[in-house]
Amino acid sequence: MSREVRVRFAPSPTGPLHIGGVRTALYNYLFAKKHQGTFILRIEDTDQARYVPGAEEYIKESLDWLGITPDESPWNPGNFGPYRQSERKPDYMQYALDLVEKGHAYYAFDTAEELEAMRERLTAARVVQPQYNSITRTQMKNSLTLSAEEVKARLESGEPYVIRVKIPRKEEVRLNDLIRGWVMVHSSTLDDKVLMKSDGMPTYHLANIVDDHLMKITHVIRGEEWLPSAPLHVLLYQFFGWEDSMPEFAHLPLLLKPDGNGKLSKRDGDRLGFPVFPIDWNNPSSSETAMGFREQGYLPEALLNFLAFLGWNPGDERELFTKAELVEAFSIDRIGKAGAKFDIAKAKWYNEHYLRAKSVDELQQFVIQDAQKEGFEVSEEKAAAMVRLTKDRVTFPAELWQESKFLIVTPSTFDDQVASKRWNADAVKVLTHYAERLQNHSGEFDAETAKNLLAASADAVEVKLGKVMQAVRLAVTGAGAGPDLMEIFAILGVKELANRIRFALDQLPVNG
RNA sequence: GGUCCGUUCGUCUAGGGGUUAGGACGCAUCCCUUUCACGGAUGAAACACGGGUUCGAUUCCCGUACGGACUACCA
Repeated sequence: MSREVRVRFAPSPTGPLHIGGVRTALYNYLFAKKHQGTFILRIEDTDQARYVPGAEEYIKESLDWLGITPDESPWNPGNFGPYRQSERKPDYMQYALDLVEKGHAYYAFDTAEELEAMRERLTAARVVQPQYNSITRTQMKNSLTLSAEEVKARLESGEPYVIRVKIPRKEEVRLNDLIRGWVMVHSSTLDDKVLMKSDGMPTYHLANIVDDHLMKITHVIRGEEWLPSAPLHVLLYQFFGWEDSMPEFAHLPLLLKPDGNGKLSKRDGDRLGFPVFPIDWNNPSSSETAMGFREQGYLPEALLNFLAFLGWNPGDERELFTKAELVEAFSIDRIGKAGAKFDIAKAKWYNEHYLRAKSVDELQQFVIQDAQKEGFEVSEEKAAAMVRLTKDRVTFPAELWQESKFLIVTPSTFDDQVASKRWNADAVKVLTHYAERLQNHSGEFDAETAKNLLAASADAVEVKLGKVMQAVRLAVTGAGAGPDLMEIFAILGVKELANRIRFALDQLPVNG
């Protein structure tokens, strides 16, 4: 029985999408595309209290940025809508009622206080698992303990109620996870989870199963945090009589803190100085901004490649994959079982790789825009030259401008350390001579010419060029290290170069 | 606490009953280079522990330790 592959990514809009969620979306996407299937985005907004405005748009923008575009979503509906669970609200009750009719679920009228009292009582009695289950439900207020008349009366009076699943007392629940193999759980360790809340909304468990069934989902690829409730979901499929079309499950290993142990959190990012969200998130209630990979200068193709390899590998030694290549190579059975620590150094390496792979044309825009932000107009030609000079030395696009802005902004200060070490009488002699030569120079001035002239100056004053190179660099750029000096000279041009040298000669005291 | 999941270099991982346990990031050294990077080369660096099974276990089994997730009218 091979059905058309349909997978879904089902986040709840309670805040910014965590990078782990992005990876889950990615794996779903890759799996769908690999099998010419459909990738669906479904918004699980059944918890009204936790709904955060803007979170949905954030999810959309994040996925768009990375090119993990859903084939069906609230913004691009297919034939299985709506794609927001809040909009599917009217449908869930009938399914819950169906379960009640079949004897797999029941009404419960217990108040929050009564539930709390029950848990306290059980804890005091040292019951290992204080939960609403096959044993404790006999002492609670529900349609299993109350008479039919009373249940009817309570329902008709409008008393709040929930619908709970009736977990069988003794049953072995088996589930064949695509990543972990057979997982077996005894039903006695499960509790009678709420299916319908008193506000008329379904819980995750009900909505998830109903929607996956209705949307003809074939594979549920989600985070490992769902593994403990997967047996409940299997049971639900059985209760509904949907075993035949039950999707396959694949529970992904978690993303862990880079140091120490535990799940990767926003705090880790703040503490260690790297993002854990795909794009910037402006918290509407605190007006704080959580940094995103995009704004920090990570390229989407780099983040994608990095994320794909956190828990998956193709089985050979290739590590550089475009999105299309990932689709081609992806398979669930090559996903690892153990959690992966988040190592930002590797992400940076990927970024460098993809940055270098970009053409000068693509990159020069970054320079032009960054310069503009600081009030400088840089021509395309100049920006291209600046990119050529720096692209092999930086990690992020923003560094392109930072590392080459000295070409636009004449240095007014000079690195003290380098000055005290390298600035000497020989340097002054060479530079003085060179400045004069430059003034008289006419015609082409390229790197080659610049170098020949400089070498001639050194010769003329009988100084070894190598001895004064760093001082020359200091005079022109203000720093002791940087890109190829002669290329810099060529870009600067004779006039600006001569000016800078004279300025340095004027500013720096001669010692030695 | 209980249930479930996991454990190969610092990190991401390959591998699998007999291997010099492979690659990548990072790190170190060297080469290239009139600097710093890039690039190239080399190197240090791992099978959590204890029992089995076996001629042989890092690999299979069982325990232990450690780690993680879950344990809501949250997802």
